[in-house]
Amino acid sequence: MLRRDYPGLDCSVAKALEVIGERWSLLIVRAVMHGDRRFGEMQGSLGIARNVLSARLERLVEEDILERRAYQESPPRYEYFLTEKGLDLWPALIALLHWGERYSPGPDGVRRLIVHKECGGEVSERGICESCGKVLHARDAKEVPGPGAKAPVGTGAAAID
Amino acid sequence: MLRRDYPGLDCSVAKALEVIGERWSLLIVRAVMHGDRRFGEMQGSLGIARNVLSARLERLVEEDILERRAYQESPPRYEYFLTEKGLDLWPALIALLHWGERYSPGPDGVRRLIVHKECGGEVSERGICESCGKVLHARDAKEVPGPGAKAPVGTGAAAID
DNA sequence: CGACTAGGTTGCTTGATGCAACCAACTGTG
DNA sequence: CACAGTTGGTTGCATCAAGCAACCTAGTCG
Repeated sequence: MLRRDYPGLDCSVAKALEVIGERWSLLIVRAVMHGDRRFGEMQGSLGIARNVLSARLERLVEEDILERRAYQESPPRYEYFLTEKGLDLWPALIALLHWGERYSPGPDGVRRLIVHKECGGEVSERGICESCGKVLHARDAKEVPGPGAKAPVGTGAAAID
Repeated sequence: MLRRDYPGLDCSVAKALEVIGERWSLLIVRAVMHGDRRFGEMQGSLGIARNVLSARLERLVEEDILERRAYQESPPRYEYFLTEKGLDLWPALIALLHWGERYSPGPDGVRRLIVHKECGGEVSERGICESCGKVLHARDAKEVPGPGAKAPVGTGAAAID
């Protein structure tokens, strides 16, 4: 995006997009939810340019969507974790994921399945467990490979805390 | 965005963003849901550059998210309506709207309220009526001004059919 | 010592965006 | 009838962001 803001728009969707609407931003959030924590992991799994990844991570940390924690000093090395604000993007990501799955399906079916950790039920477009009916949040769900998966699904443990 | 696609990413969120992730795209969809149907209306309410709006509308029609219908001939004049595919973006928009409202609130509170047409109940982040508990879709809801609204809320009648 | 790893930064090229001007075909006004 | 206004664009140009490759730093491994 050229300018990332939408000046003059009195609209909450626009406000949200000013923060996570730039190219790659939402995919980075998704990658961290998916279990990627480190610069190199994200760069590899997304295929994003390194300078752009660097800029996006910096901004996402600034916006309090990600938190950067050192896991060693000298040389300083960092991992990125989702904050509550970042985790709250989960319903939007779930909705987009279902929309993408419905209208741009993989050739062999569902790429990834989001399931309720507790009961194993599938998570609906609305982030609700289709098995037990509970309204779920990011921490209640995990990712498992679907029939159309091409790449390994990673740790499945979201980088939450 | 530079290139609008995310080559090599086997991810439904990425597939969705290839279609509606470009700057302005989602805001155009939102404007049409909000009641804007014509080029000039959207240009005015969004403040988008005309050439960019032209390009986005063309692409959204191509992607079967909007439908262009002539409302007069000579000179040809068109209105844009949401298809089912476009209406299915409603849950994602609702989730983003709530996230934006929560983390970038207007100074005077909620800008717009989404309510269930049938019973007047507020619509939750998950697109569920908080009054009657029904799982709603785009056609079931309408927009009303909230306490923090600055601009008039338009017709409230979404450009659906 | 040299290679390798992790996490970047820097420079350059390319492409998308914002802006203003222009155009075409009517419509309304004096 | 002339002329301004409306609608829905298109075109050209300047600017800013994305993609790519090369480089850097500080440590570890063999």
